[in-house]
Amino acid sequence: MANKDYSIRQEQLARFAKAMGHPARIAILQFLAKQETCYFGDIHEELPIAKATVSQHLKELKEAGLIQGEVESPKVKYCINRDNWQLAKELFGNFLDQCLCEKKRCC
Amino acid sequence: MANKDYSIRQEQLARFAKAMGHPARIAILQFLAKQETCYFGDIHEELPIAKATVSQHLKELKEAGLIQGEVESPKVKYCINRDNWQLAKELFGNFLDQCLCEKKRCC
DNA sequence: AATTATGTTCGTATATTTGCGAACAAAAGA
DNA sequence: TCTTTTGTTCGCAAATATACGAACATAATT
Repeated sequence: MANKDYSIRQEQLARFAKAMGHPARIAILQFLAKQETCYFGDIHEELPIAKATVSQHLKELKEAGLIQGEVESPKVKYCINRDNWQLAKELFGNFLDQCLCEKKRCC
Repeated sequence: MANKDYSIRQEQLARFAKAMGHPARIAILQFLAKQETCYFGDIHEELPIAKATVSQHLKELKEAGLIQGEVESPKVKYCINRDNWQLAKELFGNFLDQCLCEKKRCC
């Protein structure tokens, strides 16, 4: 009889995906990915939303492990979390590559 | 002065990511990805949730364009949407690869 | 014409997400 | 010490998401 629980990898992948599931957070990640300097203010400037909302999105990305923050008073410097970014690459890569739909037809 | 709106690609990536942002939907996609036969009942059997909930998750995946369904009365056959799966691969691939964090240090 | 098998939709309850302004916190500068 | 700069947190409102059982729909079977 099958174990119907979700696997750790499925949970982790879903957690990353969920964190990426909002255009503002995609934009933030994309901005951080190609910057070296990455202060809150710079991020806020790029986005069409209030600073309280930006802060909230950053918090979610941090909790998902995709970014990290560092206080450089009075500013706060954010950046990609390298280890977890790498993990996300592997999880998404494997996930998206495991589809047989290019080889065999289902529908 | 910068255009603060989200790009089409960012919106699309977020839409895919959001659809993948739940372990049940990851499990469904993973199951479909490696199957040729893919009836609703088979999917439901794999998951620890009620059929009404499974149906709802399938609807979301369909609306996101990641899967498609086909009635084969009295069953319903689901499968990966090949074109959009390919698009997702490209979008996630480019997105995850554009990070400089392996080359330069930010934090 | 009933019955069965297979899924979907409806109605509902609860929880989470998204967004904002206002208030707050902390450290630097006047 | 008062002020300024920079972000975070709080409190709230509105919208979405998650989950389920019950009711419904549809076509095949008896």
